Amino acid sequence: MRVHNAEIVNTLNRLADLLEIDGENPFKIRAYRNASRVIGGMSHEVSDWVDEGKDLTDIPGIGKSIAEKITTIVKTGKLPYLKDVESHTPAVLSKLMRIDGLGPKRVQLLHEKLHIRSIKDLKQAISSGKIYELAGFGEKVAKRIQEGIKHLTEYESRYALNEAVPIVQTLLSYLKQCPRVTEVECEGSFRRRKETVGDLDILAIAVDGKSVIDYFIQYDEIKEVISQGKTRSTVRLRSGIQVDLRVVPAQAFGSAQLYFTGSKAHNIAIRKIALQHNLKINEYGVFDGNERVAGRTEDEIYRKIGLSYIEPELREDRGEIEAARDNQLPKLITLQNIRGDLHSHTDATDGNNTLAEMAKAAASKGYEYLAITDHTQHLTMVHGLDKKRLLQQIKKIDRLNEQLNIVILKSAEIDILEDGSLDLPNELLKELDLTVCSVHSKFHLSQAKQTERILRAMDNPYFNILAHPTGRLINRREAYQVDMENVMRAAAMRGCVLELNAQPERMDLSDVQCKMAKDMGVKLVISTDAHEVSQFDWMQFGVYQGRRGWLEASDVINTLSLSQLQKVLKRR
DNA sequence: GCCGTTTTCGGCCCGACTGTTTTCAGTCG
Repeated sequence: MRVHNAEIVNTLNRLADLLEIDGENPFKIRAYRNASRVIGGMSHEVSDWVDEGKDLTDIPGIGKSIAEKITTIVKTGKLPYLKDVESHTPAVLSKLMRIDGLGPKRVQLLHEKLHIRSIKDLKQAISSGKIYELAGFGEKVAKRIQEGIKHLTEYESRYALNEAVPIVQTLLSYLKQCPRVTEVECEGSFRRRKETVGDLDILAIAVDGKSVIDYFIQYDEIKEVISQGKTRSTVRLRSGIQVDLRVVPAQAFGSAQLYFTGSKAHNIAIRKIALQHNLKINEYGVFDGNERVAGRTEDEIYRKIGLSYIEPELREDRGEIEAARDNQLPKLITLQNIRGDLHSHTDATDGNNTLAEMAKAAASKGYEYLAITDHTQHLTMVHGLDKKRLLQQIKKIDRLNEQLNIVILKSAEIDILEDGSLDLPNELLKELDLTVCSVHSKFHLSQAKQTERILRAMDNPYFNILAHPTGRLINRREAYQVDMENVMRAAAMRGCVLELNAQPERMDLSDVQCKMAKDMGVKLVISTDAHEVSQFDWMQFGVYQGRRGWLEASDVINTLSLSQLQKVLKRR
């Protein structure tokens, strides 16, 4: 039984929760959480490293003790130390920690004094009034816990980035109307362009914080005000999303941006570096003793501590700080670098617009080329193209190409069948400018079989692009089991390209996998998989994800001119 | 528990808001 990184991440996090409830040394707890985060951000399976006998303490944040525990987890699937902790602090208590308003201390008290071990117990303790017997538990706290329990089930999932965009836009335009606000921005994971955002962190510049907060809480989309002070406030919108507003003066804008953008791990890391320079960073600036020495811009702050400017998308403490120190940061890809889209559908299968409409829409974006990639026959439920219909489409494209100022590339999204063969014969594939190949069936094959299936498909000399390589749907479907490292190695050797699918619910590959591909020398393509003209706009989300994966224009083939692109697509 | 351009020991990011307190602990970001 192979132990995946996700399981190690979970185990270490649970352990940290329970130790925190136990009142253990906070720095020890941080060490576990930090190790968990580092492993979560790794592209390689730690279990492979253990099998290969590599030294896990080479991983930053992992020392002798945690390395031993991970090795135990990988080799036995269990961790006796965790069992040990659970014998006096039940595992379910870590669930209670997820309730808003409940931290380690209160959970500990609830468990010790009232023997509460579940949400049900907790509800009972509140309704019976027993909870008020505990020190520090008044009516407000009890109410907050009740609300917290409700929210736990109501708003569990995070929002896809594209869903957050209109919510942010409406809120920002409201805040901009506040006469005292001179600048307002959304920071946090939204600014880091994570594929999903949990809450919104809004930063406003104003001299008088209180008046801005007073204005903010009048916003008519607010469902409840959770907290409200002189410089910050937290509310929940009717949509369920939580919003934190922070107001700072203009001279602190950069430091507040930095602080509010995060990530938390990135902030901790740069504050540590500041300490090495005998400086202190907080949200109000960089301080040498009591003197503020920087703070107006982020750039100024990074330079003060010997780093070059780090783009928000990179701020995850996954090597960007070391790269900034060594002047080795990537020059990240931008939307302007994109010259075409290589994955789109028409009404010939499951798209909503005609071939001509799609082509014109792509041309109006300034693209040089667009690949039409309708589904193939195996996908019967969308009326996939057979040989005859594909040939008809090819002729149609020839005619259209004479009329339009964009080159339509002949292609198809070809099903990879269970045995690794492609859903159309090679004599037809050779008529195409490129192929986009994907797995649409048999998601539950074993990892070995799924990997073998894809490798076999790549053996076909007409195979160009592996579309949505893991098949995951955010919040809805797990990725199928596939050895991505193996797939990438094969792609690099064969000159195959991996897609970063920009559909907001796919975002497939992940940021970490993009970086892994780049590091392994695999070329990527960022494609929208548009099923109607408006979906070409999803390109921006793909670019964001690529930036989070450290991609530069040179890593992505649809930044190439048409003639350069055609060279890359010729595998033989 | 981790880590080292002061260090293998003694540090470990920093501040706002709330509630239940009589000066601060707990939680959150």
